[in-house]
Amino acid sequence: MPPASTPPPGAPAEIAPLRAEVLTWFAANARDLPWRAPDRTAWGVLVSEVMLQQTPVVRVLPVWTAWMARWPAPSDLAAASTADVLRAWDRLGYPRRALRLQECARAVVDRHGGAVPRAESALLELPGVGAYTAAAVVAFAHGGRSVVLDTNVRRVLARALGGVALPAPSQTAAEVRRAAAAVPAGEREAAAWAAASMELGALVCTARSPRCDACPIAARCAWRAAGYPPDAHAARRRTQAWTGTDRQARGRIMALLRDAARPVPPTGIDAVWPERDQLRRSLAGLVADGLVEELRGAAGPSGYRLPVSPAR
DNA sequence: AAATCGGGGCG
DNA sequence: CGCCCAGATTT
Repeated sequence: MPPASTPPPGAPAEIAPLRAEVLTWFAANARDLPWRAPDRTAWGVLVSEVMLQQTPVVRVLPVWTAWMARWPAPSDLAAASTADVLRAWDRLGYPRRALRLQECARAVVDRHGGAVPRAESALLELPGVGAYTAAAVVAFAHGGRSVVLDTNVRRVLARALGGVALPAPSQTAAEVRRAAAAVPAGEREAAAWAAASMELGALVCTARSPRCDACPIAARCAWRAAGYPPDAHAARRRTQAWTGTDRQARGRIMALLRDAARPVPPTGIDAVWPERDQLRRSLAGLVADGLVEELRGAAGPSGYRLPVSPAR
């Protein structure tokens, strides 16, 4: 096992100048995001990463700001009412992330004394933290070396190194190896590369209409050199259905309960969705997920509300 | 490996 | 109206 300062084996020789161009570009073009500010905390970075899982930056910004003002430390979120947490999550989507974030706060308090761990292995043990988020926290919260491979970096590497329009629908082992080989040896440089390569994907090397005229590595881009061949996986990508799905029904119910000041009776739930069987299935799913609390009366459910107390 | 899980904004 | 967004978890 080589020390962390040893360059990864198999790094192509052309990666170094490419990285240098991206890092220079980043120094002049990085967005001024609050979770990157000098006064950021490791917990604030972790919170931002969870919120940013499948949710665009512009929608996370106001929620993150209010969230961190209200619950600045893991211990604050751990002690909060889950109903308050779900309301503050608002419409970021995938509200189970909010539950896991609160569970994560408790785990940080219980296992790590309230300090976000530095070890990637410890981060991976936290609820709601997967490979990407663990690597991101290592790099962005602690300035450490990790392989940060999100949708942006995947696309940048697929184009610049792979010569294809878009990466495969799901991440491949070869992709991870290529990304690992591109990470600089030093901790500081690796963290900077993670931020810079992500930012390039977010601002220039975008999925829709890449701004190749503004790209610092256009001259080194394999996709450009190949004449911008179209996406080979295009036919196999299918958009996730939304209208009429359980997910939409769940969203309706959550929106109703977020706005309700008191428990909503079953008839109130019925009013938000036309098909009763689907509604009941969706509601049962929310209860099973811990996102909704069912109040029992003498003759069945009497009402529904967001969980008041932490479900410990 | 595939399915599930929100919601909104933009071309 | 399709597509995409700093993915994780479960099956």
